[in-house]
Amino acid sequence: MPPTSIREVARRAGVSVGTVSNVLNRPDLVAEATRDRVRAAIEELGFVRNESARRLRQADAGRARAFGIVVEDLTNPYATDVARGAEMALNEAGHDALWLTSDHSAEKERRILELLEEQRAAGVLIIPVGLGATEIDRLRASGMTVVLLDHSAPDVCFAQVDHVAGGDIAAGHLLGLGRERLAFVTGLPEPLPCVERRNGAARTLAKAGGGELVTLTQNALTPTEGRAAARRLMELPELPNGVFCANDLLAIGLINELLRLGVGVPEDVAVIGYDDIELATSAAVPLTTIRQPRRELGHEAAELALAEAAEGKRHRHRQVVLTPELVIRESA
Amino acid sequence: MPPTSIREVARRAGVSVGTVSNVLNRPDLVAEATRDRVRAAIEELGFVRNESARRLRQADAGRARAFGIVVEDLTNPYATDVARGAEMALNEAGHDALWLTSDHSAEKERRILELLEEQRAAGVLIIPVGLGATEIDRLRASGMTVVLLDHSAPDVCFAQVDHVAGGDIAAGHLLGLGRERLAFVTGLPEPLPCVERRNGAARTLAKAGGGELVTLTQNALTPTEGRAAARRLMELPELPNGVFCANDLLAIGLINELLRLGVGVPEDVAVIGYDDIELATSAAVPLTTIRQPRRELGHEAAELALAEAAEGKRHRHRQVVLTPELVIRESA
DNA sequence: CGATGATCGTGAATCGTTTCAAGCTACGCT
DNA sequence: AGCGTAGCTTGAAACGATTCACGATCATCG
Repeated sequence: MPPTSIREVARRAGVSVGTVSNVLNRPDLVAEATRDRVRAAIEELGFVRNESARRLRQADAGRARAFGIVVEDLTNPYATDVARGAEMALNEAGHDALWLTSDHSAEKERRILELLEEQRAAGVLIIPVGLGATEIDRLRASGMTVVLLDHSAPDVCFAQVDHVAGGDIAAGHLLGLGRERLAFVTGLPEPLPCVERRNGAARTLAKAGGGELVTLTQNALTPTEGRAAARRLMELPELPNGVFCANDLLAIGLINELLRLGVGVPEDVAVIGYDDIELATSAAVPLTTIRQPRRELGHEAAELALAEAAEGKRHRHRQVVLTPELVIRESA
Repeated sequence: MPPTSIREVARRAGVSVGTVSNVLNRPDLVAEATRDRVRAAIEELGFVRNESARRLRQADAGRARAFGIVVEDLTNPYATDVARGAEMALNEAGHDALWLTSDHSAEKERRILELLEEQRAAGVLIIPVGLGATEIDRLRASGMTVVLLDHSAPDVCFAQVDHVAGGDIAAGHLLGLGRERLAFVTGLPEPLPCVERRNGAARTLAKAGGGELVTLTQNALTPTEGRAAARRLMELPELPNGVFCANDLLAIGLINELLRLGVGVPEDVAVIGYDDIELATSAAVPLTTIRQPRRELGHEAAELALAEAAEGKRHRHRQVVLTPELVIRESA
């Protein structure tokens, strides 16, 4: 049994299809009695408007109201917080949000964007994996709004946090604590922002006349890998007295393992994380970290997208760069 | 500039629209030279097939290949893991997954389902908030597959974990450790599964002739609220010696705060969580917990959905109930 | 009484794609 | 030459909703 069409509703209610459509879209144009009759028919038949047909007809105004939010990994609290912020802003403006995972795969990213494109979504907020200028142009050509999260590029709107500054602040704080043998812990696949954090930290360390920034690269940015990093740390010829982790999850795992191994945090090793996820407060040693304004980031990105969608071709691309902030707790 | 249509491609390539369509859908029917010419035209014009029109034409076969995954809160690692499992299974079968948040709101849930319905999605896997039999019927009537996650209902496919058994196991383990003054910590809005866990635990405690199961209800199921629960615990007339938390996040916060307050875990208070999230291993005191087969749950649900979608009206609803498992670490 | 407007409804055209019966070529066979 | 066939291509119908110019009806007013 195929879904009911507007025609059957019209027949049932004894009116024309145009009238049914009016009841659906401009009820004030229809006399009350007719309206009720049509509504009753809709109810009885369980009619649901076929969005495909609707959108087909109105090529431009009919653009879907949903935006896609594409992130690499929906299992990562940082990503979900950003997405959440974006979704809230979109909802407020009466739009819906679809979340999609690119899974760190350029191939899957391509496929997902194609899906959004085919569905004629209003736009996409994306933490890009393989997305280049060509693809962005193609998306635009088909009328979609594109906003980059956490990455920059020419001729696009984007919202990002200044990660170099973040790395800078983190290293500066450790140095201020008198820690000079610093290590940086990161994980693969290493997102660009993590590289930038490292660069910021390395720069600051060099400027202060410090030694080399030892880098430990783990297999992922997870607590389990943080523990592994702690063990690798112990095997170093000389134990660093300050560690900067590319994210909080790594830091939490690292701290817990250090404590198990009898190393004092922050006495022996000061540890600073990045992100300020909710868990940071509730860690064994409350985590000193660099707060990323995640929700705001998502929020700003959504505003950019809405503006771009509304302004049409008059639009001029804008960029928002938010500054991270040091949150001092106990681990450093 | 409106997106290019198949007609313009046809004109550019000097063929008929039917041929372009054939290149798109049954390339083997088209002579190689023509095919190349059409493909070149597609490339040059940046043509993207209008999915709305495509689906409009083929009312049944044209059902979208995407499934919706609707959860209450995408910020919760349990939910994202389940969704992840489902997505992987769907992807393997060549389908896409859209994640959507109902935000614990029946109203938003309704809206989201409407969106999926209008887009003629293939189906939906959902942790229901306000979804009742009526709505399920309506979704079905419009051809969608519905599978419930973590909830049961008559006449629907669902996949769930036996939470009563989980509560049972948790309480049994604590009792076996000689702990008899038990507390249960949960949070609002309290999902049904948490209620079931509590019931299982209460039943087991009663059966063992134990006292009352003290229940602390916090404002959320988060680590921060876990810490608050720890403080409330200390104010009780008599400190429980065994605590069962409705999820791991609560347990992690609770343990960290207890340690800060000088209470030994597990010596003074044994703590058991629920979920076995990744962080459980890396907690300050590695967490004893009830493992939920989250990925499997999602996976099974996806299989059910795919089966239902494939079998059509011959389909008979099936249920999958997975059993949780005790994971003993150090906190209890 | 006829003209004027206001209020409601109608029905055909339209959107972009797929499908399919029918047409066209070129080729091989008798 | 005449015919059949295989291989390609065509063009129009169809999907379901929206839109808009046009009719129909009826009350009001000079």
